[in-house]
Parts: sequence; structure tokens; C-alpha cells
Amino acid sequence: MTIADKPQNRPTLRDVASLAGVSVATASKALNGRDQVHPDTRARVLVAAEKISFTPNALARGLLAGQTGTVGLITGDLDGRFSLPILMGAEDAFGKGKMSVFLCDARGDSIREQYHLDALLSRRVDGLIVVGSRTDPRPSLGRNLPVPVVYAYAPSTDDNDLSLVPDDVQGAKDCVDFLISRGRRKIAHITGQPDYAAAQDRARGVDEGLSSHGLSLLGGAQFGSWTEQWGRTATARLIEQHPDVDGILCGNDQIARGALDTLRESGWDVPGRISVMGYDNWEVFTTGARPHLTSVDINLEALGALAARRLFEAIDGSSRSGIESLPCRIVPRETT
Amino acid sequence: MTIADKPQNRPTLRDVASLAGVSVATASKALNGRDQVHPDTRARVLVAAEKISFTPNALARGLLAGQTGTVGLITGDLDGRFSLPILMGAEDAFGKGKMSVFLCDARGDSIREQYHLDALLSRRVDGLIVVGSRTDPRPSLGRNLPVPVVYAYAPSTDDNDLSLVPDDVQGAKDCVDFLISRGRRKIAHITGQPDYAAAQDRARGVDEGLSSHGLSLLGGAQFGSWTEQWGRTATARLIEQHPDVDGILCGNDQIARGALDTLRESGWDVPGRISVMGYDNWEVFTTGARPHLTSVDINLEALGALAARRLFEAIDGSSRSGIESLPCRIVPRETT
DNA sequence: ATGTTCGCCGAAAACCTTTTCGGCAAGTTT
DNA sequence: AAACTTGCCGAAAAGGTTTTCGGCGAACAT
Repeated sequence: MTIADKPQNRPTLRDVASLAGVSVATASKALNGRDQVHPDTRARVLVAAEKISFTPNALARGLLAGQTGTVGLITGDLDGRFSLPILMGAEDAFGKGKMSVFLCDARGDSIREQYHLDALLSRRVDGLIVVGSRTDPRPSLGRNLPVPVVYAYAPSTDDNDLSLVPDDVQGAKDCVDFLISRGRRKIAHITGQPDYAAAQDRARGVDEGLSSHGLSLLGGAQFGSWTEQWGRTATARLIEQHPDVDGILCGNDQIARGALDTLRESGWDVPGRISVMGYDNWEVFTTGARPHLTSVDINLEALGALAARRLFEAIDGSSRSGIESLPCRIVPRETT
Repeated sequence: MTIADKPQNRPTLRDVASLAGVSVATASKALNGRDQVHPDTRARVLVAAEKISFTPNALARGLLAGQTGTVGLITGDLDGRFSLPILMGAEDAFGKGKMSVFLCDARGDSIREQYHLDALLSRRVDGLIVVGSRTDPRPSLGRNLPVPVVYAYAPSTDDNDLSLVPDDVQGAKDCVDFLISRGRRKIAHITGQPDYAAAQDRARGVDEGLSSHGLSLLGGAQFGSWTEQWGRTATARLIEQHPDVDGILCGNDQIARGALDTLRESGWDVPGRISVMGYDNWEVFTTGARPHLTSVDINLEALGALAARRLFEAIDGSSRSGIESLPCRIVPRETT
């Protein structure tokens, strides 16, 4: 019965018009705020539309206008940790009533990505945002797509595309400055797999930051994996080999979590004897830690917002290309 | 220039037809595998379509067919932990080439939810999946929507709607059985805020499970918050007041994480002296723990897949209502 | 009274695709 | 040779909306 009493064919502009006793042309103009329609007539149309709860068919409108007011966000993310904040940022930037953003998930699979691309293009989205789960360059979707594309977080390999990425090098430098401003001088770096651009960039930032202060890294950058386990192992080795260490910059929050665990179990006071910083500001890790973990926020909402603005500009005609880096932001908590 | 050389008006079926020297009717039939078209003609049309990389306009098709082959997924999730697995499950169940699922995020805000609902309905989706971030009942989207709706994870308050939820009561019972089969008898329960249905359901399952074995809970269910901090605090108190405890069922993985930390620091051997189980099977917590945490998977992909099937049935006419519970699955690791 | 402006409305075209149905030519049957 | 079937193709309608443009009546100027 829930099916039976559903209005099988939904109300159309023609229904509104006949109810209001006008033509569809006038009804359309009345609803869209065009002038050339008498105030009384407009009022009649509005109540008629309200009465039958008319919603304009976006398919027909899009077909005619050649624009749908829709942008697609294709993500390769598996758990939404990167893509949802970017989605939110983009939505906020587009503002309500204008453009809708719809997400679909390719799970890092290029077949699925192509499938979603086709689905979105055939539905005539006005633009695309492509999100990856690592900052390593990824293959371009192609040069002669019928709509503009912005790559977010994971840049395109093609310089003709526009990509937006967090500035990991500068973020890492900022961490160094932050620790040095807290009086730390013997700084180590524990990070993830060396084949990640994020690991390389952050390590480079740490190096350059220390160099600019005339310092150098304690024991060199320790590459491993992005896990708590590695954080624990590497930290245990670190404090044994370098008992004078007074700061650890970790490649992400999980490694930092592992570092904190090992330090606590070894009786090292944080932040009394040593400071620890994470990266990514994944809240479930930073505020679960003891003490709460100082980290670096990579501003994904801002990335999404800028992606939306750039897309809007491109839809309106002006186009950019290349890689744009966005600043990160240190979130001080209790480990520094 | 990237804009300038974009084909401003995309190829249409008319272009294909004129290139192949046939009418649009024949071109359509050729591309859609209809019979009534000569093999040679079909081949000509196909190469023509390929040549100008024609993609059919889904707007026009949907306008005509009254169906768009699209379902919308509205989530209230903030980090995608629940909604993305459900999205994936739904996609897999629909299968490729048939239906596309697009996600939009209301962030738990009913204004935004209404906005996205309107956006999806005006784009004439064929159905909706509504996902929440807690298992507490949520307000219905309404009874006379023009398309079928399935609520997943967070059920609707309206019994006329169809809702799919994980069976937390049975899941908790299974945990009890699991611990008892491992020889545990003195079992405690530490869980989250008492105003969460998930906390109540899981606590009830634990109670009922123990009763069915003639046992009872050690110290009663400990409600607190879904955090590591609470897991640590409650566990410290627990082992002080009940040194004979040999099993802790935690309301989620973060609480379990906190419990493990406190046990390790108190010198309790896990799983030698005591077993610990989490809930939700959030991998980043279960495999980061020492030892790796046994947990309960709430099968979100299966939930999404069933949502897709139910939606498909409803679109085809048959309709159900009420709440369907899906079984959970214990994932044994090293803490039991 | 004639011509002109102005305000408001409606018919029709356009967007792109799918499906129905009529038509035409070639081949088949009586 | 006439009647019929078969295979293939194309014209046209339909779907819902927006925009353009012509029209019509009323108010105004001469």
C-alpha cells in the first residue's frame, strides 16, 4: 500500500499551470521570478505549485540549459578520512542553492574510476573533483574531457591539469620551527614507507628546517610504515641510541601514538624531557593519546573549498593549471 | 587554451547518425542493441559513435524513461566510517552498468538533509538510502515521498519505513558465548554513553547472554563515554574492585584500546590472565593495539548490499517495512 | 479618432533520446 | 502475375522545462 498510494507520476509544470489557469510559459516565469508577469498571477501560480507540492524536474531543466548544477567528486579513499572533509569544504564553498556535490568511490581501482567517470559525464555534471588517498601523483583522467577537473590531495601527473595539495614540506618546516621555539635542539624524525611522497616531502621539510637553523637530524630520517607498531619500535631504538634526543617529529599521528606509548613505558616524561608531534591531526588519535597529541592539520576543508572555487572559475571560462600547495596548520596540544 | 579547445557542445546522437548516414532512430537502435537494424548499418553507426566519442545524454534518457538509474545516499556521518562501507556494499549489490549510487553528506544537520533531499529528488533519483552515525532511531524523511527509501544503520522512528540495523543484542550475546567458550566466567562490560541505543543494546545482549549461562555481570555495565580515556579509567577501577575478573567486553574498540593500555601497565597478561574484546572492528584500532584486538564486525558492507536489494525490490513494486536486523561477526585476534 | 507605447500573456521552439508505427523494397507463396 | 511475408529504415511523438517572440487589450499622446 505504501507503493500504491505513491503519486506514480509526479506533478509537472503543466499541472501547476492548469490549476492556476495560466499557460506553462507564464507558470514558469512566475516561479522563476521573471518579470513580465502580473503580481496577482504570480501569487496564484505560487499557491498552485505549493498546493500540489511541485518540484521542477532538474533533468528537463539541465537538458535545456546545458548545465546541471552538479559536480562529481570521485575518490579513491577507502575510509573517507580524506574525501569527506574535502567534500564538506567544497559544498560550503559552492554555497547552498547553487551547486550540488555528489561523491562516488572508486576504491583506488582504475576500472571503477573509469566507470564512475562515465556515469558522471553521461549525467552531465558541470565539473569534477578527483581525490586520492596519498599525495603521490596519479594518472590524469585525460586532457580533452568535456568538463573541467580539479585534482585534490593526490595531484595529477599531467602539468596541464590543476592539482591542489597540502604543503607538506612547509608543514614539516613549521614543525621544526615550533619545536625549536620550545627550546628543542636534538630532533629526530620517524615516518612511514619511503615510497610515499608524503614521507619524502615531510622528511625533506624537516631536513631543510633544521638546516636553516644550523642543526641536523638526529640519526637521519627513520622510514618504516605508517603504523603504531613502527612508532614503538623506532622510538625504542632511538632513545637507546640517542639518549639526548629531546624532540620527535612523527610522519603521522599513528606513529606518534606508538612513540608516546614507548616513551611512557620507558619512563620518559612528555613533554618534560621530550616533545612529540604527529601529523594529519586525526582527532581520534590525537585526543585518545596520553598526553593529547600536538599535530599538524592539513586543512582538507580548505582544500575542498579551493577546489570548488577553482572549478567554478573554470566552468565560467578562466582556467589554471599546475600544482597549488596549501599551508598546513599546527594544532598545539599537550605533547609539546 | 585548455578551455578553448574543449568541445563546447558535446556530440549528440544526431551527429552520430549524420556521420553514419542514417536517421537518429536507426542510430539509437543500433547503439542499444535493438534488432530491426542491418548488421552493416549497426557497424557503421558504432564506428561513427566511437569516432566522435559519443556518450548518450542521461538527462534526455531519464526524462523519457522516467527512471534515472541513480540512487542517492544521504549520510549524517562526519568521517565516513559508517557511510563509505555501506556505499561500497550498495554499489556492489547493484552491480555495474545498472545503477549508480551517489553520496551526499548532511553532517547530522536536518536543514542540510532537507536540502540534499530536495536536490536528489529534483534530479529524479530512483531511490534513497539514508545513513546515520548512531543506531538510535531518527526522524523519518516522510511518508509520501515519490521514491522508496531505506534507512541503514540508523533506523527511522516510523514503522512504515524500512530500516536495516546491525543486531547489536545478538552480537553482544555472541561475544559472551565466545568468552565463555574460552573458559572465562567473571566478565565485565565497559561501554559508552548510556543515551546511545548501541550502548543499551550491547549491554542488554551481554546481560541476556550471561543469564542464559547462569552467570551475571561483574559489577554491572559501566557506562561512560566511547573514548580510550574512559576505557583506561574504568578498567583501573575494575581490576582494583574485582581482581578476579577474567574477561572484559568493551562497547567499542577505543574503550578496549584504553582497557588494554591499563592492563598492560598494571602487569596483567592479555590474553593469559584476562580476555578483552572490542566492538565495531575499526581496523586502525584493532591492529594498532598490543596485542591485536579481537572485535566484532558489524558487517556494514552487507548492510549496504541488503539496502540496495531492498531498494531494488521497492522500485520494482514490492515493498516492506519495519526494522530488519543483520548479524554481526566476531573477528578473533590476539586478545582472547 | 488615430497612432503609439506599455504591460501582460501564450504559442512554439529547443534540448536529446527512445519507441512506435507506417512504408518501402525484396523475396516468397499460390 | 498477384498476393503476401519479411527485413530494414525513418518520421514523429513523447518527456518537462525555459526562452523568444508575436499578440492583444488598455492607457497614453497627438
